[in-house]
Amino acid sequence: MNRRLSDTAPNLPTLADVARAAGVSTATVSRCLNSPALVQTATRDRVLSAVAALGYSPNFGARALAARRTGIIGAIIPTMENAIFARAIQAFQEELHLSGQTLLVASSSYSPEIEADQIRTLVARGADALLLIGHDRDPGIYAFLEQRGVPVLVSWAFDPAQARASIGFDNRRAMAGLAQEVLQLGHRNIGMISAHAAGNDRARDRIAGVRDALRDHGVDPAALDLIETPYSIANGAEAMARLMALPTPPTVVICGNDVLAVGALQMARQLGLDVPRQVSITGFDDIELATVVDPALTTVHVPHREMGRAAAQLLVGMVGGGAAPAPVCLETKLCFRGTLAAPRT
Amino acid sequence: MNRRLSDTAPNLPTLADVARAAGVSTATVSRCLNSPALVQTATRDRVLSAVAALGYSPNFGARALAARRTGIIGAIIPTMENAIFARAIQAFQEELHLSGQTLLVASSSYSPEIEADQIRTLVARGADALLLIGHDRDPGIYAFLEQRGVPVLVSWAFDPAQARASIGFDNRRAMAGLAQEVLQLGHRNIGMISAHAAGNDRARDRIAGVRDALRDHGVDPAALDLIETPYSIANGAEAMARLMALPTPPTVVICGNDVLAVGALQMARQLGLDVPRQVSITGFDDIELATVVDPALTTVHVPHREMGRAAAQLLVGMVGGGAAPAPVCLETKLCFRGTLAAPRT
DNA sequence: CTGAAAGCGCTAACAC
DNA sequence: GTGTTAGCGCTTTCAG
Repeated sequence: MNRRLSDTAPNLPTLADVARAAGVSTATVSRCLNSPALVQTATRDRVLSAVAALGYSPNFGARALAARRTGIIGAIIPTMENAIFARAIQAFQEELHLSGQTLLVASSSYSPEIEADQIRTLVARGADALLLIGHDRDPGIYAFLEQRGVPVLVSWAFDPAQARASIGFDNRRAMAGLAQEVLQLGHRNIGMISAHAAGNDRARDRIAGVRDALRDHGVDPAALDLIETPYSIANGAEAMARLMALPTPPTVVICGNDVLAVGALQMARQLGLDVPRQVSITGFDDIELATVVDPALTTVHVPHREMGRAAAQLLVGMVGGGAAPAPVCLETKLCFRGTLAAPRT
Repeated sequence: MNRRLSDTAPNLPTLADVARAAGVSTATVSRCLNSPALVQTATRDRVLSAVAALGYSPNFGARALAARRTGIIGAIIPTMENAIFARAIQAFQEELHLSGQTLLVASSSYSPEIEADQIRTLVARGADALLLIGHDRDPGIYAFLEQRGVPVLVSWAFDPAQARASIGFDNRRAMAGLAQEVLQLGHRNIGMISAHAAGNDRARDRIAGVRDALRDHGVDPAALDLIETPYSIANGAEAMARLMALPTPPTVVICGNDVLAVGALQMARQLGLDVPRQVSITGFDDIELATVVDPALTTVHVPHREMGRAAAQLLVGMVGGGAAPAPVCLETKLCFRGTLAAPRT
C-alpha cells in the first residue's frame, strides 16, 4: 500500500530488477549500459540477457538526475515554416544523432520575447546546450545561460567583435559581393526588401553590405529604397508592389532572402513586368525555391548543410566541457541565374 | 569533500535553498511552482521573491523523476527538408506550447529502421507521448510503446480499420476525387509518380485512389503508368523524363505530392512541353511551392495547420491519462489551378 | 572487476 | 494551508 503508481502507469522493470535477475549489483548493470568496457565479458552477457528478457530500458529522469546531463541539445530557429532553416537543422540533427544526442527544436516566430521564453523552456526541459540563430539578444539571456552552465553556439552569423562561440558566414561581406555585381552591371537606382533590422543582426548586416557596395561606387547609401517587412512570400510581393509604384521605380530589387525574392518575382509577373529585362531581382540563401521559380533566382549560396553539421560537432564538444571554440566563418558563393541583368538603357 | 561536482558545473540553487530563504518547507515551494492556487498569497509572494532572488529554476531530471512525466512530446516526421510537414509541425508546436508542453522532433528520412530507432530514442529521452506519421510500421513498435505506457497518435492518415488514435484525412478518397476530375476531362492515358508504396500507407492509399477512379471510368487500373521514387524535386523530374519517353507518353501525370509535381513541371519545361496543353500535371498537399511555380499547380489541399493544432490537443489529452480518442478525419479540398486541362484532341 | 551505499533534487502522500 | 518525509531509479565514489 506504499505504491502510489496510478493504475494506468505501467510498472516497468528497473535497474534493480535487472540486477536481481542477473545476480549482480545495480552498479554492474549501470556499468554494462554506460561503459561496457569496464565489465567482464561473461558478466556483461549475463546482464544484457537479463536486460533483454525483462525488456528493460533506463528511466530518463533518474538518469538525468544522477548523471546531470540529458543528451538533449536544443535549437531555436525563427521559423519551421519555410526552408531557410530546414536544411541546416536537418543536417544538425543527423550529426547529433551520430553522437547519440537528440535535438529539441523550438521556433520563435522571429519574436525576441518568444525566443527568450523558448530558451528558458528548453533549459527547463533539460537541454545540455543550445544552438541559436544570430548574436542579437538581451544580454540577460546570455547571463542566464552562463549561470545555468548551458553552453551556447550562435549560428548564421560571423562577427569577430563577438567573443562567444559561433559558426556562420559574413552576411555583410556576402551581400556586399552581390551588390557589387549589381552595380557593376550599371544599376544605380536600387531597391531593397529586407526583414526588420531591429533585433536581427543578419538582416542588418545584409543591408549594411548593400550600403558598403553603394559607397564603393560613389552612390549615396541613403538613396537606397529600403522596405522592411517580415519574411514571407506574400510580404515580399507586397513590398515589391510598393517599390514599383515609386515615382522612379528601382531597376533592381535586392531582397534580404529568397523567400522575399520569390514574392517579389511573383508580383513582378503579376504587374506584367519582365524579369530581368524591366527589373532585376536578387535573393539570398539559395534554398530550393530559388531554382524552382522561372526565371531562376540570382542569389547568394549559403552552405546550410555544412553549417548544421559543423554546428553539431562544435556543440557536442562544448557539452563535453571543452573550451569554447573560436568563431568559424564559412564561405558563401554568388549564384548567377536568370533574374539579374543589366538595366535597360 | 562529499561534493563531487566537477569544477565546471555551476552550483545552482535548489528547492531546499529557496525554502530556507523563504522560511518555508520544500513542499510549499514546490506547490508555489506547480499549483500556486493551493498556497496563500502572502506565502506565495515570499517564496516567489526568494525564487527570483536566488535565480532558481527547477532541475529537470529531478522533476521528471519525481513527477514521472517530462512535459516533452515527441514527433517523428519523414523529413524536415521540405515544407510538407513544416506547417503542420509548426502549428503542432505552437499549440503544445500553449499547454506548457515542449516538442521534441526527429526525422526518419523515410526509413522504417531509422524511424524505429528514433522512436526508441525519443522514449529514452523522456517523451510523454508521440506523434507519428501514418499507421504502417512494425507491430513490435506499437507493443513497445504500449508496454512503456507512451500514448501514440497517428497523423496524416485516416483508416477506420485501424483502431488506434489518429487524426488525418482519407488519402485514398482525396486522390480518387482528383483522379475523377482528370478522367472527366477526357484523359485516358495516365501516368503517376509516387513515393515508394512499401511501408508508406499514404502513398499506397493515393495510388489506390487513382485506381479506384480508373475503375469507375471503365479503365483498366493495371494500365496506369506508375513510377515509384523518393520524394524530391530532382526525383520528380527524373521520373517525368522517363514517363515522357514512353512509346505513348501520358497526357496527364498525377503526382503523389507537390514536391514530385514541381519536379515534373520543371522537367516538362526543360523538355519544351507546354503545361497543360501538351501534358497536365497534378500534385497533392498544396504547400507553398504549389502556388509559386508557373503555371500554379492543380493539387489537393490538405489542412496541415488544422491537423497539427488538433493533433496537439488530442495528444495532450491522452497524456493526461484520458481514453484514446476516436479517429478524426479532416476534409481535403481540390485546388484547380493552371497545370490541369483537357488533353489535346 | 564488482559491490555497497550515498546521494542527485523534486513531488506527493499524509499528518497536522 | 503548510510541513514531514518517503521515495522516484540511476550513477558514481570508495572499498574490497
